[in-house]
Formats: sequence, structure tokens, C-alpha cells
Amino acid sequence: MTRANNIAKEHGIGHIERLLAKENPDALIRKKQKRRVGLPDLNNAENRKVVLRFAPNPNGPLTIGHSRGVVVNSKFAEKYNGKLILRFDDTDTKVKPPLLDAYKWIEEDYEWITGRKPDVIIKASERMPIYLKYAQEMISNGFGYVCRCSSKEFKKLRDDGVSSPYRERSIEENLEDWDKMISGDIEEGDAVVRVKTSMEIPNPALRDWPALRIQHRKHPLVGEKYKVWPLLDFQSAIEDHEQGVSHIIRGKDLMDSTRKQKLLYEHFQWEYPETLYWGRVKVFEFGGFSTSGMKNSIMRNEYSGWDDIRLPTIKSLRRRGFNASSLNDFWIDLGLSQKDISISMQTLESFNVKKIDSLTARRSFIREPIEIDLKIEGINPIILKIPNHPENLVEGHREWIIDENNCKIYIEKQDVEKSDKIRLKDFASIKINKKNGNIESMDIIDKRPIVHWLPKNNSRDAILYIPSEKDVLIQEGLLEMKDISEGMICQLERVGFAKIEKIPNTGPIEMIWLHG
RNA sequence: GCUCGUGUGGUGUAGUUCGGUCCAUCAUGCCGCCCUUUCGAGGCGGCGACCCGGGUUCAAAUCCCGGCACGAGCACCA
Repeated sequence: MTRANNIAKEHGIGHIERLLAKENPDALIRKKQKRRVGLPDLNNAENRKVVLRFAPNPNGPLTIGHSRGVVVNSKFAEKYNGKLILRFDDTDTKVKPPLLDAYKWIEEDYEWITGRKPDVIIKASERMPIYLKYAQEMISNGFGYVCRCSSKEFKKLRDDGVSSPYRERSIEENLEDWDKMISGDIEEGDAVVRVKTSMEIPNPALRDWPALRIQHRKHPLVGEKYKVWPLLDFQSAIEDHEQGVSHIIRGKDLMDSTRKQKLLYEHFQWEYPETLYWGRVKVFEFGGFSTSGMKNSIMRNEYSGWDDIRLPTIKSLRRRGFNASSLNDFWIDLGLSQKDISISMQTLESFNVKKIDSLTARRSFIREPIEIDLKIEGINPIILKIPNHPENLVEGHREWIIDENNCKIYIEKQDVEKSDKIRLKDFASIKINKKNGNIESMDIIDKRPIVHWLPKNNSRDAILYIPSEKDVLIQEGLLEMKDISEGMICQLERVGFAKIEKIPNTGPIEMIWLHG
């Protein structure tokens, strides 16, 4: 290299290039650093079966935040032709008790996001015998022990780096207490099983960490069968090994979890999976939210349910008409970084617009309608064929008929106030005089504003529900009622995308706002 | 307090492993223009960043040291 630089000084860089071209053409390629697209490569993924897992707590349906885990894990599984396990980490009955319905909801949300079923579904609560077996093994081999300190007492010991008085008891004594825990003879909080690590580890979080605790509460799936339940770090570690998980992708708040679990794996002499982390995600529009917080708000009737259009749940996104593949694109674009990030729904919406613009029919929706009488002498009747999509990407068209009996139309108040000369989109340039409209030309004759409009005989009352931070805004108006159906997503011209949710026999059509 | 992690435009990202066409990628956002019978979509152009300070080097976003900022863990929650 030094030699090359000297040559460059004397003969110029061109000389080097010529030399290299002769001697080592490869050195000239790969100069420009390329932009990586999509997911990065996984470490240590060749020559082995890639097994990943997505492990939510079934205490509510999936949120936007969860969807990152679903997308990233499933895309990696796809990339490496591996498999993805959906695992319900439901071993807590006290702080975040499982919600029976949530198991089903999560499976539905998962399928909606990925478009397929998970390869394996595991419910931790149904795998209890395995966890208890390993716990017993741990105690029998002397690398786990029953500690009867209170959590407060242990916290003090841990912070001071002092061993628990129960740490050096005999295996027999430990097994005796273990049996009492199992049989329910020890009350909640009076004993815990710890993994023996070391009290001298610099990181206090890793010192003799708790693996199982006592819970005498009823579990919605397995009832009161078990008195001792594993904590996440233990349960997850055991299950990952049982399932042959090769790669774990988790939040960086779980970095200490990895370290704890590695110490456990050393005891068992297992090989720990490759681990990747991502940072915290905040969604601008939603700020801080938690599943349990949402649950409480719903119970207080602040929201209509988990699919309330103001909530950051997958159910809500589905209801509003988001496309699952834009959610996938969105997360893949964000990729994996350990940075804590703030994202905006705007970005997701932009992905979604690109995805659905070519799929959605155009319809007219007039807010604050003003009725105008069109003067149509001489050109009567008029049959307008307006395509469903300006580039005909959605087949078909709507037919609007205007004749002497049907010459009343609606225009938005705002547009009428803006100018008396306006262009009715797809139709004619008119001049408005009070409540009358005179057609000046069928052609575009000037730069007058182009507005959307609607013949009276094609219109029907409609309500557009728009989610706003805390409220649902209500926009009343008149909707074009040609070829619409419940569940249909359309672009309301000059307004934005919306989903038609309900077409009742009487009363206004109900629509939900998607995005602009 | 102890431990761990992260700093690239308003936001998110690529590049950092292995220093060199990087006066830094792409997207989103914002601004302007064009096109279009939508304020949508599309096209074009513009705005805007390597946390700070040293060091090594011909050369630093990239390596080293020291700051600073932000975040997380230290639960018998997940």
C-alpha cells in the first residue's frame, strides 16, 4: 500500500489503475459502497436450520409495536427457509394475567400480517411439566437452589454482593423445599428458585437470578394445577433450547436476559442461540401506550373496544383498511438497529398509499354540501361515464345521468365560497350565480379550480369517522352511492382514502377514515 | 449508585466488520415546478446529517482515547 501510494505520487492515480487493471482487476471493482436493501444477513445461518420465534404475552391483541417482531422474524424465516414459532409466554397470572381471547386474536393478527400460519404454536402454560423437570434437574445438580429470602431481603444482599443464607444448603434440603413449593405448602412470595451464578458478577442483575416463583392463582388455560411457575428468563431459555431456536431477535431491554440465560446454558452445557437486538419504538401519533393501559381504558369505556380506530392495535389498523404488505414493507425498511426510534404513522401511510392507490376506486364525497341547480338547456340529457380510476387501474366506471328532472348537484361549501367560476371534475366549467349554475364550456377553458361534485340523485347521507388523538371526529356529507359495498376501500376524491364500514337499510352510510 | 447499549439531515435508514471516487445512500417530510379533468398517483428540481474534542494516517462517518447526550436493565412482569 505504501509502495502504491508512492507510485501514485510520482505517476498519478491513473497509473495505479492501469497497473491494477493488468495485475488485479478485482481490486478495481467494489469501489462504490452499495446501499444494502432489505434485511441484513443473519450470523451463523448457513448449514443449519434457522428457527426463530415470536413470543408475545397473551394479555391483549397485537399492537403496531408487536408487528415489528412478527414481520422481522417471519421475513428472516422466509429468507433462510427456516421456521417460525409463535410462542405464548403466559406464565404470569398476577401482574399481566393472560386473556383467554387474546390467544385467538394474536393468531388472527399474526396470520393477517404474514399471510400464513406460524409453523409451530406453543403455549408455555401447556409446557409446564418440561420447565418443572428442568428446574428439578437444576436443583439436583446443585446449580439452582430454593431461596426463602423475601424479595426485599435479597435485593439488599444482591446489591451488597453477599450470598443468600440459603445458597449453600444441601441438595437434599433444597429438594425438600422444592417439593413444598410444588405441593403448595409454601405461600406466594415465601420462596423462589434461583440460578446459582455468582454474587461477584459486576452486573447486579445477573447475580443468582430468580428462575421460578410461587403463584397460587388460577390460570385461564390450566387452572390451579401448578403452584410454581417459571419466570420469563427461565421459561424462555428452556423453551428456546427445546425448540432448537437458532436465532433470537429481541428488544435491547432484554440484553441482560441474554446474559442471564447464557449463564444458565453454561450450567446445562447447551449452546446459546445467536442473538440480535432492536431498540425501543415510539409512534409519534400514539405516544406511550401499553397493553394493560389500553385494557383499562377500554374497561372504562373510553374506547369502544380493541379495534377502536384511535388505538394502535393491529385490529384497529385492519379495521381501518390498512394493507398488511405495507406494514411488512415499512418494518423491513426500518430494519434492525439498536437505536431507540420515533416513527410516524405518516411513513406507514405513505407506504400504504403506494400500495392501495392502484387498487381503489374513486368516489365522490361532498362535505358541507351546497345544492346547485344546473342549467342544462340544449344539452339534455347528459350521460357521464366516469372511470373508477383515472388510469383505469380499477376496471369499470360509474354512470351519472343529468337531465331536466335530475339537474340538482352538490358542491362542497368551501369550493363554492372559493370561486364562482369552477370546473366540475370530469364534466364542465360552470359559473355559479347564487343557487344556479350555468355551463360555460365542456372544455377546460382556463385555470379555474377543479372540484369534485355529485348529482343529487346519486347521493346518499354518509358519515366519515376520523380518528384523532383522543376523539373520533365526525364528518357528515353526501356519498356517491354507485357500486359500493361494505368493507370496500375507496378514495374519496380530493379528500382521501376511507373504508366503507356499514351500509344500513336506513340512515347514513358509515365510513372510516384511512389516510390522506 | 452499579451494569449495559446507542449516537449519520425534521423522521427513519445505507455505508462503520476490512479507513480511500462518501464534497455521504435511499425513503419519508417540507418547498417549488411539470403533467393529469382530484388537493391522489406519477415526473423533475430544491432543502437538510456523519454528537463534541483530541489522536493515528497521505487519507477518518469508518480506527484509538477522552468527553457529552440519550435510552435500557438492576421485578417473585413479559
